[in-house]
Amino acid sequence: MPNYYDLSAESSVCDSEDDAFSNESDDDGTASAEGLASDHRCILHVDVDCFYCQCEVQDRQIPKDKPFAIGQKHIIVTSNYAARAMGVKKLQSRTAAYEACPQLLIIEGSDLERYRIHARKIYQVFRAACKRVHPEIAVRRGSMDEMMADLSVAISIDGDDRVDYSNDNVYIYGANGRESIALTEDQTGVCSKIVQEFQVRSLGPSEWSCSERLQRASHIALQIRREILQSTGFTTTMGVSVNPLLAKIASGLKKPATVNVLFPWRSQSLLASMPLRMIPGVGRTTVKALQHCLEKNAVSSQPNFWTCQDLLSVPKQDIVSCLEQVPLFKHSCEVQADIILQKCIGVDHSQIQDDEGGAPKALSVENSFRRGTLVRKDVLCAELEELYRRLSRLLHERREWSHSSRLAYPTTIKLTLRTVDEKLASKKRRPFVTRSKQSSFDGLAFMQLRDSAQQVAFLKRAALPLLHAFELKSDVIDITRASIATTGFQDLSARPKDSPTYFTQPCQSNMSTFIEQTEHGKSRSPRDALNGASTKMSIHEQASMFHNNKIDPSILSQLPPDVISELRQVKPKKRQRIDDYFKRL
DNA sequence: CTGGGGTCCT
DNA sequence: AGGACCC
Repeated sequence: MPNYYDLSAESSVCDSEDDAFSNESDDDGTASAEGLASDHRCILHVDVDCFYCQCEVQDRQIPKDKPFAIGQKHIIVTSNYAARAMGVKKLQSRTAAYEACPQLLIIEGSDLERYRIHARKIYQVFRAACKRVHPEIAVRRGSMDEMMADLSVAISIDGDDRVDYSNDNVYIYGANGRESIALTEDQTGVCSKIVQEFQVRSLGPSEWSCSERLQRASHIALQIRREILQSTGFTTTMGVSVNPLLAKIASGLKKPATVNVLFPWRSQSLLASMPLRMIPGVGRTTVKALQHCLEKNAVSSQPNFWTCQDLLSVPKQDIVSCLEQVPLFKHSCEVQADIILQKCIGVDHSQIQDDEGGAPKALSVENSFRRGTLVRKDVLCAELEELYRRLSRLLHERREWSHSSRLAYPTTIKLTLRTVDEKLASKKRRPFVTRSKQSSFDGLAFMQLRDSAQQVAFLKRAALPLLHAFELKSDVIDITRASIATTGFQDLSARPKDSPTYFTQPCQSNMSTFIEQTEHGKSRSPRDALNGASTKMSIHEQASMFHNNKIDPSILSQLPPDVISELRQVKPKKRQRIDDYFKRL
């Protein structure tokens, strides 16, 4: 008998579904419970538990229960749970960490190469597992330790409902009935724990079907979690809900090695007390900008601690005018205000776009220096040598991502330097200025070099002109960070499938202006404009496409593979000519 | 306000 | 080329 949470109590609830939920009100920005259940999706969010630490456990012999941390420069970036229990924090200075935990073992983790290899394996296992459940599940890599999938297409299919939860920790938030059962496993064996979840109201019909779908999704999540563990040895935490925002919040509810199912109607109270800053997409700058209208309207519990509820009590027009101060939101502050407010009530319409395998769009290596330590150009050049070596290895490792490894080469290289700005040093909190120079890069030639010394020399020949372009005054330069990035990978420039981001790059910029025009003309959201454009291309747009010598995607996708490859090979040459054109100006 | 990355949007 | 965001 399946042993998740007690559904028997809900049979009585179903009787009353005709009028039990009639208290819907959309008046003052509060979403109705039925409204929250109206997103018919099932989104899965995956977090690898303290990822760097699990990597180190696999790569070296570390005693069980030994508190350890990963160090970069003079800080530690993460630590295992034994160390956290002793009070070791993320992004803490090494000294502070030792104070909290004198026996702490710190492992140097500045070179991320091994972590990236583990991350790739995990993602590829995750992706394959999802596609095996249903080939049309959209899967996307977030970062090295985060992944998402849209399980919606797989929900209606029959699955084994008799899932054995006994080896997994499953937490269900907002279940109907007054309680849900959480099964946990510790050294003494399997035990079950009752998690109190108050559900005053009974469920309406769409809530009911929502809970059925999320349940099914949680079964799939469990399967996938086990597969990741079996194939890679990594434990993960999963969040299951109706949209990416809530799925991500869900995965953070109970950490490590769990599946967290968050029903949308439970999210309201959760979000209300949540710091605004914790909403994905709301960063430091945004909170700063909103601070004015928050102070004016909200009853602040603590200074500089704002919750989603606080923002919801602010008139929308105030929010809009605050967001005008953020340069990035300047021309879209109404839309942005809506997006943030919607997030505060748990609504998020963003889609998960399949990433076609997840090959990185950019590869970069960087090194940082303490203020005042890197003041000479020749020292900088010496430091760059190390970056060439690391970038070279990364570029070759990336081929393991690529579906067509012959095209797994970049076409652009960029050098970025962060310097201390003396003028800003006194007043601003971030006295740094970041500048970059880029140029085209013959990645194909680079990838064909066999000898690693030649590879380094090749990168150097590409990077030094960029360094020269900075025209650094030789005496007083104070570099605090240097990075080299490569982008424009050819295996990413054409998509095999139909999607809104299907167009090749020059065409994409056409899309941008198209979106802007529709936005100014009408109050359509960018997403609407994008969808409208992708479903049917106007005659005008098709003509423009032909004129610019681009290939209609729907035609391209029907060509034989070898022809497609040839067509793709042609592109770099065209780009090269464009580059030359701009160089002459 | 730290580190070594990444994404997307002007 | 640069900024804001994410981990």
